[in-house]
Amino acid sequence: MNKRSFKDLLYEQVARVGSAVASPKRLELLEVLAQGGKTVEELAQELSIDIKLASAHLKRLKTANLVTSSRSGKYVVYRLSGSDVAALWVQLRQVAEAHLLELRLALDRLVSDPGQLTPMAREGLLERARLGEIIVIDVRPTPEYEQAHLPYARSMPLSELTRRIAELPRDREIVAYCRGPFCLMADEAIEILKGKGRRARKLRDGVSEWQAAGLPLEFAGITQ
Amino acid sequence: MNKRSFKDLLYEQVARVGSAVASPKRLELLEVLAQGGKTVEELAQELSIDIKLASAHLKRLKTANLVTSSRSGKYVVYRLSGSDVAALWVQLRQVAEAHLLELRLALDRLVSDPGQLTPMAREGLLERARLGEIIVIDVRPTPEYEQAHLPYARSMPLSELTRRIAELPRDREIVAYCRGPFCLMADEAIEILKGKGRRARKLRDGVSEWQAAGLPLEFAGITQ
DNA sequence: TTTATATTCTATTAATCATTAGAATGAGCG
DNA sequence: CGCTCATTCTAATGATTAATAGAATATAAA
Repeated sequence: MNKRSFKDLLYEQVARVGSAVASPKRLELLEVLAQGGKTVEELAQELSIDIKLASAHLKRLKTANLVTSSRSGKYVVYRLSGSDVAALWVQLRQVAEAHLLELRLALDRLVSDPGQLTPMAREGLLERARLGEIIVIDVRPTPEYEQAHLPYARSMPLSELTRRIAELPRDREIVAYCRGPFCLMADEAIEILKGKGRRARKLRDGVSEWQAAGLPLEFAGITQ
Repeated sequence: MNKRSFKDLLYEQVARVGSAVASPKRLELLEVLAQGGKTVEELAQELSIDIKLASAHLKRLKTANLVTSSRSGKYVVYRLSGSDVAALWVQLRQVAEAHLLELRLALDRLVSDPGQLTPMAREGLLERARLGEIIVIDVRPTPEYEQAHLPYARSMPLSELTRRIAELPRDREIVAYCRGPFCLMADEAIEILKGKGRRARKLRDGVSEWQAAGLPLEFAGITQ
């Protein structure tokens, strides 16, 4: 075979993965799926799109072998086909953040709150959480917490926060995280907590970022 | 602003980077540029495409801020705008290799030669090269070697190999590398070397893969 | 000035894509 | 069986894309 057409073949294959991550909706699907398996219905609802459209996007992701699907009763559950896919999403987002001015500006609007924890704070976080100096809460829905969460984090879904706020000690600073920098759940949680007079900060990381940084996660109560 | 439209904005920005890497030609451009700065003419020649088409693709990469350009006399030199862009290319290729059957099959045709060095061999390579047990040659064009190369590697461009083959000791095994797994220069070099009765193997890595693995490189003679 | 390099403009062709919608189909549950 | 979830088919719209080509233009070197 010709050397040129062989090369074309190779790059074309990689471009299939590139095409798969060239759509905003599919990227959002990947991020949500990085939190654990979800049904088509849940995904469509999360993205505020039609089920048929979600199905079409998922099909493209499946064609690129970035996700897998399996049937569970009436539902079809989609999952990332590997942790490297989550790592790809994180890397892609980091490059975009580093090189796209518009994205930085949009994110700055989020980070304008100086109470946010920067990625620098990662190292000390574990130790302070272990010592109980801070309370780390995971504000994602319970199934996502059960799939994987940060060490020493307790589950406190955003939807239950207002009701269960008394469970959180008044004298400790609270650090909230969710799915990652693009997820707004932790921001909402901070707002609620501060509204009740608590000291609260956001951790920018989600489990994907945490894992991509080589830090340990907990699965179903077991640190790994 | 609406929470949904704000999210759409964020993912859209990342998708701009995704779109930039959704084309085979642009991916090849990124890989070549990962070896160092190149002029538009060189790039067009390398990819066997029209200068105008190369210019158009480079413009898209520039819009996504993945490359930068600067004028040098009559020429315009393009460069990657950061090492994270090279890392993105490596990650993208790794995901594609892991998840796309066709790509694995195509690559297997290359690796069918059992004399190839697997990525596993990375660790021992440096030590063996340091001790002089093996001779590591960089078969890329000289400017790329000068930009950055593996420690203990000597420059031996493919175009000069046949003429300069006598410089290589007969009693030592030779390990050749080029731009990475998709680059065929090292394969050609192995063929030439074996044709002359030398023991020769290919290292799958290029400088991007080496760097992405956290291993040291040499720049203009200085190990870093 | 001429020449070489690189980009831009214009235009065309052909292809792919996202989105929405209606209707039909399958798969499993009760 | 009826019901729900998910996919498929069809179709239409509008947008974007890659590739190619001719002509014009800007930049800088000789």
